[in-house]
Amino acid sequence: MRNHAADAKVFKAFCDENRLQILQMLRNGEKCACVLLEHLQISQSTLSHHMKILCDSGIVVGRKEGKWTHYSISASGSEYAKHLLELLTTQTDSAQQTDCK
Amino acid sequence: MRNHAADAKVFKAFCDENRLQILQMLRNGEKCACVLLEHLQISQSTLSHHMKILCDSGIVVGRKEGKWTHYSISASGSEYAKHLLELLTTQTDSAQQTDCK
DNA sequence: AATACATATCGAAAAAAGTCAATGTGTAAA
DNA sequence: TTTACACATTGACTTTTTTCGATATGTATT
Repeated sequence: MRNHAADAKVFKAFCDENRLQILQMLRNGEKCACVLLEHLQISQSTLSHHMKILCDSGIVVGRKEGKWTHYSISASGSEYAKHLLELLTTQTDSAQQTDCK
Repeated sequence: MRNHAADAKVFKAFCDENRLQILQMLRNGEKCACVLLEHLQISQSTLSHHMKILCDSGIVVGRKEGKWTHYSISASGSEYAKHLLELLTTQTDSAQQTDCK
């Protein structure tokens, strides 16, 4: 039996336009928050909020280095999301139509 | 250049616990709304709202038959979501670290 | 030790999403 | 042509999410 709340959390990473824009940027390689911020029309605290959601979902990982935090797409997190998507949308072996009551 | 709003819409299907529970049920085969409703702790109007979001995302399709609407997971919609997920999480060929400002 | 910088956290406001009861619409049976 | 049923839509309310400015925290430089 799946934990729907935990599963939903993974996909929340992809449910916001700003987060998709962030992911788009990270596809080109690791970026620190200050660089991401330069390309977005949001405040620093809002960016920090989105990065937290992205990291909590497992799709992004942060690497602290001195004053900076470098973010990148997590290969394992992405694979897990794909696995989950497969799981959620694939018919079961015994799939059949259910009669109305 | 991707349409982030449209992409986000696809993944919203997977961002709510009730919708994940609905998908879980549909994995076992096509179900009409009344059957889904029997297994959920939500009102009929709320279910209708969720089915609209699921259908709008392309993950679910509805088939009207007399008084009933039979819902099922769309194979093509699911494939599209997988394709999108791949697109959003895969590094580009030229991926590289970007220096801080 | 003082300052500057990068990022996180807090608290409040605004926007979006989820929820329900009531009502509307379309279909079939009586 | 009533009546009953299945589902959609509306409007109001609640909850969650997004957003920002202000402030805190940690790190490096002067």
